[in-house]
Amino acid sequence: MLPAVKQEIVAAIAAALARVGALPAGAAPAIALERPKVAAHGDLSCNIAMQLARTLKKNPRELAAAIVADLNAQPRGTIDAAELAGPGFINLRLARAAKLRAVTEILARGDDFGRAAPGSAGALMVEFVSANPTGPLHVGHGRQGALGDALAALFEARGHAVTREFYYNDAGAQIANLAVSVQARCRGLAPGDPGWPEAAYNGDYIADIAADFLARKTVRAADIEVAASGDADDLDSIRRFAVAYLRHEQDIDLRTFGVRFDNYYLESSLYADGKVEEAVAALAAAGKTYEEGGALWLRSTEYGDDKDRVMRKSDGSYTYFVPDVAYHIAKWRRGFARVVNVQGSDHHGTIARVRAGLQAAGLGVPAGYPDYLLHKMVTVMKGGAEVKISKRAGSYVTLRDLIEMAGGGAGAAELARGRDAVRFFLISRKADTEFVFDVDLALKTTDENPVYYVQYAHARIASVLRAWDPQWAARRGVLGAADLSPLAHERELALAQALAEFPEVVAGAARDLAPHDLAFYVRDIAAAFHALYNERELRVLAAAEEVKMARLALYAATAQVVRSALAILGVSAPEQM
RNA sequence: GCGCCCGUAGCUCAGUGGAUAGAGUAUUGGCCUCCGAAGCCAAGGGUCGCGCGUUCGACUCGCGCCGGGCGCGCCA
Repeated sequence: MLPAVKQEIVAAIAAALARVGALPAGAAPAIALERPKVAAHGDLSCNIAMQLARTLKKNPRELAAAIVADLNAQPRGTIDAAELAGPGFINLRLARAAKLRAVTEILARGDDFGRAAPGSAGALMVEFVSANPTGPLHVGHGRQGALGDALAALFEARGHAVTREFYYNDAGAQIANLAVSVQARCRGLAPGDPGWPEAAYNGDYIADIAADFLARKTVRAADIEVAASGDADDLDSIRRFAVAYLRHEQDIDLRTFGVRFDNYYLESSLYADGKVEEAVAALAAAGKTYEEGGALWLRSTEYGDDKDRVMRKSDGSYTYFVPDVAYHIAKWRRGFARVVNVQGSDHHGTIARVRAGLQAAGLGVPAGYPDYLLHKMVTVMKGGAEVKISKRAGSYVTLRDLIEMAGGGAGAAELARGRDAVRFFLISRKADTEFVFDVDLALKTTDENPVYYVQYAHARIASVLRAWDPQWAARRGVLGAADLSPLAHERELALAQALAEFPEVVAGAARDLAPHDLAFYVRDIAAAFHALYNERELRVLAAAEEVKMARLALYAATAQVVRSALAILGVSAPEQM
């Protein structure tokens, strides 16, 4: 229900508690309201009597009976009736006007409905995808892109100024590996040949990079431009070219997927700017390091880690987690009091390490910093068998493949359709459950993707509104002023009540780092709409004028909520399909 | 072996400690002279992995098992 309606009801119950002498001294009770699963149990249910019975040492049913009697003795307002049920539930029926209030508010606030004022909450960063530039983005990155972008949009809806950031590990051993792989291809070698590097990446795309490098092409990524020297002996040039090439490829796929980043942060810059050395110095100055076996260690066990960690290897280079700590110190210093990192659950072991490093540095970073949203990997099934995701073997389904397959082609319209289907599908699962993505099924039955069910509801509404007035968008004010009292059918009231929950759903999904809640919610809205639409007696255009206007208002409000929810999920809301 | 996560309908998955555990899909049967049938209505389908606890009340919380995933590098 609308926050305003909820406040009124909670206040009414609190007043009733006071009148029947059920308020315990001191602590104010938290009055929780929930929606019963069974319609016969009313619109709302409150278990406060059972909660209080314990501390008051009273019979919960008797207490509830007193509260019910008191509520029913009050003048009719938001609450139409109260009744006692079960072991002490207080079931409430809402006045029709209270159920319909959301429709008016939605039409008045438009895109702002359910959203907090921009800037009303603090600056926040969501870091996600952060794929190594050693190959194309795969399905797992797609899950992360869909999750991270939706999460960022949820925070924006809650009033945060959100920075979407992509961290590039462009300085480690895997990059050296990439360079060696491309170099081998430049020399005409292929996987399996004598002299082919042991740990090389075997995918065909490596050969493509080599060909462009030898052809002295120039590649451009988000903020860099690299010209190939064409010299197969120049490993440094190969490395820079290959990284830029793959960043470029990833950029294209991300754009196709509708995911944009505000900032790309390069691991190499942490070395160049001296931030890695700074972090090491801070840890050493705090007395949290020691030398052993020619290596420098961090006493991370003092901060909950399983074992102490090597920071600087005996060969003088740093382990990956040192720049990681330096990076998070930089995030904190950049003013992000809250950071959420979206990562695959295979990296969960690093969480304790990074947090320990931040604590040990003694810079005043809070203990739980940063937050993590971990997700399980996607198992891709193709032809009845699992496709193992392996960059080295080069055998995996890329994000781009998936978008093209789901959309039925590589044209702009097909890509847009594929993007909607894949994003909605990937967001429709709780992050920490694994799920099986059957490529053949996605290819064969694209129309069964729930996204079309939701989009279809939006297109249907638009169709009716167009039939009413081709210029309907300009007449939203008329609909917003409509008298809603003709809306009395059970399905109409159910839909209106579901629409009223949008602000709470957004707030809950942001709080719980659970974008899938919003996907399920908007599906439910579409279901409530389709059910109503199919009731012959609820047809709109043929109804009497007052009835027609009230129903059009409900339709327009439904379209608004569907559009707002899909926008957060990064999915389009077409007016025609 | 230790740590984290998961186990719910044939399959894919929802389920802030509440009442009779839900949806999609698949199967079966209905609904277009009427605003978009990419839709609606209905039926069948369950030992919520197993056991013991906490609670007025457990799919939900705790402990122990069983099964699966991931992590336990001077790799990232």
